[in-house]
Amino acid sequence: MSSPLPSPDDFRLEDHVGFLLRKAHQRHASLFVDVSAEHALTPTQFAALQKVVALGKVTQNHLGRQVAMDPATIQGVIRRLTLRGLIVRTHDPMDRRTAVLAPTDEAYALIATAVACAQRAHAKALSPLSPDEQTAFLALLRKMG
Amino acid sequence: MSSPLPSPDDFRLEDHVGFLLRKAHQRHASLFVDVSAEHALTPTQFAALQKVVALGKVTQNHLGRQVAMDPATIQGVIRRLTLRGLIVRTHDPMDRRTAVLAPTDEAYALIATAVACAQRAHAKALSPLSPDEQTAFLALLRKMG
DNA sequence: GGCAGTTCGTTCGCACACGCACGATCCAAC
DNA sequence: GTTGGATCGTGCGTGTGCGAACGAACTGCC
Repeated sequence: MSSPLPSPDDFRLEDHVGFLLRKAHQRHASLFVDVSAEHALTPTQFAALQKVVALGKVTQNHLGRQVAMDPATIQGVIRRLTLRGLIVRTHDPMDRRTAVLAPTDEAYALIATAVACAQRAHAKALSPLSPDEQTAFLALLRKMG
Repeated sequence: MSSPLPSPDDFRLEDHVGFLLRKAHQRHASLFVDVSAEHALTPTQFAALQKVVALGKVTQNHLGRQVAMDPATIQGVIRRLTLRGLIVRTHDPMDRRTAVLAPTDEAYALIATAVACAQRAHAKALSPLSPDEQTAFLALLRKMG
């Protein structure tokens, strides 16, 4: 009888990774949006835009893989960034399937501010943890895959 | 000049909590759905249903607070669970604003299986970490708010 | 050259997630 | 009693996320 026979009765939702990850993710997203009023980018849009600026010229699906968004998702994100004039879409004559993305001047103008906001959100989200705990937490989170 | 002046150029998206939390959360959700083919509940639906079963009778908004979903979100989740016959909605004659939720017999029949699935997803999601790391990670995650 | 398999981006449908505004109801204080 | 503030659930709009199916284009192999 050493096995703890998992009765549904003593199941505690609050101890499950899924639940805790959902809450932590929601909390960060909320902090990010609060802090980012000046540029009005969502965390997702920021991730995509930052990567486009860093890479200079990317294919849409390739960008999606870099920022962990599937093709259906990245499509909408890019559409919204394009509508805001932060990204231009061109085509590679060598491969007529692909959409080649590049940042606009507006994107370059915005990105420094946006990075600063992202770092504030990052710090706020981690603020319940001590510096050592923050380091440990980030390491474990990276290890999670 | 000891401050590390955060240039956008050496910004690393992969080191940011928001990005890592989004990825970890996505990964868990994906594992959960894989493992839960038999009952076809999403992680969110499972969380809500489990709480309703545990509490027996709850108000819709109160349930939302227990499982970290805002009123607009819980509304859709409850609607889908009601359509599947897992939850019944009644009204409290004492407070005509509230919707009182209760689990059906089908919910009781389903919940044991669902809890087992959730525990498998939990274990799989944490499997990249050693047992000690898992404990530490959960503790830090709880501390995050 | 031609065919098979792959990759690229799109669309549709569904499920979360939240801000906002709204009508209905309740409660406290007067 | 009425009135002001809080709470309850709903509706709408927008954004993220993914499975599935699709046409178009590319690649390899024969």
